[in-house]
Amino acid sequence: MTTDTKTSKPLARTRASAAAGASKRAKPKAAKAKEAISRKRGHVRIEDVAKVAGVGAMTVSRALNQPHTVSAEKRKLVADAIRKTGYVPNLVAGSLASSRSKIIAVINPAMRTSIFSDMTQGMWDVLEKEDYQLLLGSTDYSQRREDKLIRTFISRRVDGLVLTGASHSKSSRRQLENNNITVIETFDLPADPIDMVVGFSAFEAAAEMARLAGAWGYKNPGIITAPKTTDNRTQRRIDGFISGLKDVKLRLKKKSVCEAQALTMKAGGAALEQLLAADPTIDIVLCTNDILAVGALLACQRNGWSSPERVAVTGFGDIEIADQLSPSLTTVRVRGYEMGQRIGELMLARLQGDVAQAHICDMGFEIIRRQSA
Amino acid sequence: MTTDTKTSKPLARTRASAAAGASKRAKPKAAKAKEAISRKRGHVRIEDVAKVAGVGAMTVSRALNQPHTVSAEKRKLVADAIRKTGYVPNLVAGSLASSRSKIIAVINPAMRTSIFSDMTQGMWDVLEKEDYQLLLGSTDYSQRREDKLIRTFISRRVDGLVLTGASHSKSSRRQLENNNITVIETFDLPADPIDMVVGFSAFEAAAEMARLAGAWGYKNPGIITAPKTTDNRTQRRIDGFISGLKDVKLRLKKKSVCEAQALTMKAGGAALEQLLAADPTIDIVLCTNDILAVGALLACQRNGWSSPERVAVTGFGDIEIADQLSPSLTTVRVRGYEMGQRIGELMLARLQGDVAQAHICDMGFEIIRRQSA
DNA sequence: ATAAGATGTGATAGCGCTATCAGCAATGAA
DNA sequence: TTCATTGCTGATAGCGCTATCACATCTTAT
Repeated sequence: MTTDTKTSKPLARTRASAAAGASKRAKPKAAKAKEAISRKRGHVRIEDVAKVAGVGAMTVSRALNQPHTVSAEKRKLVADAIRKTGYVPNLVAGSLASSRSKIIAVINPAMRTSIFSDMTQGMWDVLEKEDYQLLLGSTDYSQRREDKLIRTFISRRVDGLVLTGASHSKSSRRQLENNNITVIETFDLPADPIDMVVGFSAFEAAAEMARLAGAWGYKNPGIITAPKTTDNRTQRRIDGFISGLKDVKLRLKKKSVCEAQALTMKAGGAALEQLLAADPTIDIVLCTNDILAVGALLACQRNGWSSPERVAVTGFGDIEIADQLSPSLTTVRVRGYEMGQRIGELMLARLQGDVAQAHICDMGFEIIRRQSA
Repeated sequence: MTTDTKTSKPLARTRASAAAGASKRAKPKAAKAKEAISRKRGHVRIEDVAKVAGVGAMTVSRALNQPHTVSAEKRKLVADAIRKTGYVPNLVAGSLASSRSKIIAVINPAMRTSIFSDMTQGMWDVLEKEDYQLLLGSTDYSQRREDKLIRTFISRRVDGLVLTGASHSKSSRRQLENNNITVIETFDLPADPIDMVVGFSAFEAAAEMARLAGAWGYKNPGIITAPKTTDNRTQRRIDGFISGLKDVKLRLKKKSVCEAQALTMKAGGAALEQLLAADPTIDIVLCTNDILAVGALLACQRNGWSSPERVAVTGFGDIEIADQLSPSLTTVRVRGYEMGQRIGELMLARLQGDVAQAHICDMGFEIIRRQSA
């Protein structure tokens, strides 16, 4: 695998080219030779199956991919031959010939965030039924990596691509458009979508939560934000909070906004402590994320602060633990699994030729009021 | 896409076969025609780049895949031509020709379990650097689905396959062995591995936890188990608990073992309540899983039971929240992310020809004693 | 100086499959 | 009964790339 090109040690698989040169015109002999070769290479090919079944290669191909176009009789012959030979189709060759890969690529900022894995599972559950597979990529919130992944996935000729978030580079957009790849953007409602969208308005959700904070009688809000990454997902939630607070005439002090050091419970707890140290009169803390909010609540427990009495906390996402904690977490529910399902359905519809699909799907959100606020 | 085979409406991409028939022998004309065709089909091919660069197709291929074998001069010509033409390599064709896909398939029981996404992320972070991608599959703990996925992934000619757990069907094993696919089993230490293994002994970990329960002075243990799925991952932990308890002469009553309804916090809490209702003298509950344990602890909180005083709880996995709860959770740490990394490294080493790799890698475990026991 | 090797390059021949089309039989309409 | 239609089948010709080999240039060792 290194630089030596003329090693005498044969590679694991070498092409049967020595023989091929000689048998250029010798069809009758070549037939037998070929069979031996195919066995040597370790893969039964569609033609081998065809020969055993006594039909043409195309009939085997059809029997596998469009059974209804093949007579029941031949179908059975093929099925038997496949069993006999242990044939395993080569989907790479099939993809090349048909320009359809039956692969959908998913690019997420991170794999370990529950909402993203919920979404991925939702997609999987829908797409798996039609024998599509998922090719995964994670950007760690880096635009550069997203661009690179998009290029790679185009190279792999994926049939569809699911992108998280609304901001993508110009060059990526152009390449996607040039390459006939179905794209679904998710987790947001971009103003200028590439193609289809399945998401919700993070701004609206955050604004609504903030307005409710006012309606519930809180007077002195604080905000805990996730680390500001290159994308602006978090920013949109912050903007929503600020806008909502304004709507209900709540003043947000500058020092009452704290950016957590990391997207972890620990960091959320630390942020809360910092916030309250700076201004003990804060009575509600809006978090851009459930992880941070849970961390904040757990920090309250450890510090003996009751919630919502001492300080109320709200989250964003409604992760599993939100309703198990005491106090349970008031938060915004965005249904990741269902979003994934919807993505899968739209993707399938489009790939199966249904162009008349709705392009924008707003999955909405839901404010879940529990004990913490 | 349905049954009609002779629609006059052309498909999105039709082959230039009408032209091809005529130009069978007309090479000089064909050259120009081909260029027009390639543009029509919407994909620049390697040959187009070669023409623009004034080199052979192989040189372009080499410049991309083994740059050091091409002179700096030609390398530059190629780079310019690629820029000029906007060439995007077709990895499907490349895979077919080279029988290497640079795709690793991962089959997990579920995508939403944090330990599995940790592992996947770990693999990704290592493999991404060498331009490998991950193809994902989830079995929902079904052997049948695993078999089907393995077959599909072999069809896709993945270079490597990562399987969770130790029990796989005979036919799958055979197919994997016949198809020259590198396999890594993970999350366990199978007695009879297919190929490489990266895991830990769930039995030993559970046994050790149980022995410690005895050492810490608990007298009347209970167990909460995950729903028993078709595989025996959970069973191995239960067996470990039982064996460990025996080692320290603790008697486990039959009715003190409770199988949770689901792998959720809620179900874990319910199981704890059930267990204590049946036998209020239980003083420690060993859970096969952190999710259940956290659920149990949160149920304690809600019921006003102090832990470990009223009842101690231990988990398995050390998920993020374990050290944030009050009381923090005593549990077994198994480092999923690091396991993923190790898997990635072994996979790369093997695929790059290093056969002398260690085949079995025991990642071990660690008992983390915190407040809950 | 010369043989033997190393290096760089391009032509050729597939990789294993499917799109397309032409042929043939069976069916239906006129 | 005849011509058009439909249904099924197989031969052919790629899909776009890379493995291999042959050849021409350079090096290096003798």
